Amino acid sequence: MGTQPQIPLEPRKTPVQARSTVTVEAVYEATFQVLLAVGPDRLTTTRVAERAGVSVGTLYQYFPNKQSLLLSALEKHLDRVVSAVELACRRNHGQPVSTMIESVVEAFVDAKMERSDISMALYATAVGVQERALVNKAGKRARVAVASMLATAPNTKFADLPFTSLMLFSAMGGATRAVLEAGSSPRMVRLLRKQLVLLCRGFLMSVADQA
Amino acid sequence: MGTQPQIPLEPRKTPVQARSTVTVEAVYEATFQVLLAVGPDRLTTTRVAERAGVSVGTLYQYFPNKQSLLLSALEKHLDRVVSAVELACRRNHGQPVSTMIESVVEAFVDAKMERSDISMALYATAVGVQERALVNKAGKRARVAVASMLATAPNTKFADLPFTSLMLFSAMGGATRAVLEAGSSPRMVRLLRKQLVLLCRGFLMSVADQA
DNA sequence: CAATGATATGAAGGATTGTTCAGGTTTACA
DNA sequence: TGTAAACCTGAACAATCCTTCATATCATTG
Repeated sequence: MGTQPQIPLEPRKTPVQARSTVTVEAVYEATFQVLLAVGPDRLTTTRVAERAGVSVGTLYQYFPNKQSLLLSALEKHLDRVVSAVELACRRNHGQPVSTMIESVVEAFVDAKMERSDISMALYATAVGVQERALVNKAGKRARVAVASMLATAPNTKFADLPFTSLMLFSAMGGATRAVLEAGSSPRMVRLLRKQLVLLCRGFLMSVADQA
Repeated sequence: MGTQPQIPLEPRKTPVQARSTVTVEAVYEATFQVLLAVGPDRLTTTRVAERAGVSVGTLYQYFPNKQSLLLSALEKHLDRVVSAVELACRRNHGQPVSTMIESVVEAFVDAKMERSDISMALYATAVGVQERALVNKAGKRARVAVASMLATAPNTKFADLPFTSLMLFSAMGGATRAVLEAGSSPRMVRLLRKQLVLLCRGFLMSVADQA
C-alpha cells in the first residue's frame, strides 16, 4: 500500500477578475456535464475545457491537476448538501422527534434534487481514496448535526446516538440515490419524501428509550 | 450522446482444462485485490495479470477487454448476493412480516459480509453506464423477490409494493455500505443487523394497510 | 509416442491523455 | 496612455496503458 506521491490539490490561483470567475464556474459546470455524458473514465481535462469553452491551459491555471478538479467539484456539492442538513438540524433543536424527521428529510431531499444531475454525476467520482475521505468528512458533519439535534428531543433518549445517526443518514442516502438513479420522476420524488419520513420515524420510535 | 461502439463483453473462451479454470479464478481474485490496493483508475490489465501470476496475454484469452473483466467480476458478486436474497424470500412466503424481515436482512448482510473486501472493491466499479445497468438488473431481481414475498404476508396489504420494495432494499443497501466503508468492525456489523431489522420493520408497519 | 488442441508468454505497436510553457490578449490603474 | 498584472491559447512532450500476435509449453487422446 504505497503512500501516493504528494501532489498538490488546492486551486493554483484564485480568480480576481470577473472574467476568470466566470471561467472557473464554467469549468465546474462542464465537469458535471462531461461526467454525465461520457462517465468518469473518459473524462479528460481537454474535454472539460472544450465543453467549458476555454483551452486546457486555462483549466490548469486554476486546478493543478485533474484530480483536484474532481475533488473540488465533489467538495462543493457535499458542502451544499451538508450545510442544508445542518441548518435544518439547528432549527429543530427541542422539537418533537416527528417534526425533526420531517424537516431533515425535506432539507436533504431538497438539496439533492435541486441539482439532481450533479448529484448523479458525482456518484461516479466518489470512488478513490481521497474522494471517499471527503465523503466521510461530510457524512460525519451531517451525523454530528443529526445526533446533537436528536439529543434535545423531549421525552426521548437514544442509547447509541452515533450509530443511530449513521443508520438514519445512510438509509436516507441509499434510498435517495436509488430514486435518483431510477430517473427521479416527480411521482417518485413525492413518494420518496413521504416514505422516507415514515422510514425514519418508524426507526427512531423503535430504537428510542421512551420516558 | 453517441452509442458506444459495440465491443464484445463476453468471455472469449471458456476454460476446459483444470489449469485454465484455476487461472480464471486467480484473475478474478487478483482483480479484487488490485481494485482495493490501487483503486479503479490505476487498475491495469498488466497489474491484474501480474498479481494473478500469469501474463497479460493469458488474461486476454478469457476476457476480450478490460471492461469485460470488470463487468464479469461485478456480475458474479451481484448474482451471489441477489441469489441469497431470493432464496431467503422464497423460504418465507406466507410468514409474518416480522419473520420475513429478519430472514431477508440476515441473508443480505451475510452475503455482503462474507467477502466484505469484494463488496467494497466493487463499489468503485459500479460507475459506468454498463456497470450501472448490471446493478439495476440485480436490484430489480431483488425487489421483485421481496415484493412477491411481502404480497403473501398474512393480514397485511401494501398499497405500492414496487416502491415499498425499492425503499426497503435501497435503505438496506445504503446502511450496509456505510458500515462496510466505516471498517465493518464486528461491533458495527452486530449493530447493523439489529437496527436494520428495526428499521425495516418500523417502515413496513407504517406503510402497511393493516386488516 | 505422435499429433492436435489448449494454454501461456511478453515484447512491441498504436492510441490516448495529463500536463507544460512560450507567447499572445485583455483588464486594471496610475 | 502606458504598463504591469491577470488571463488565455494550443501545439508539443512524456508517460501510461490496452491490446495483439508470433512463439513456446503443456495436456489429452488415439
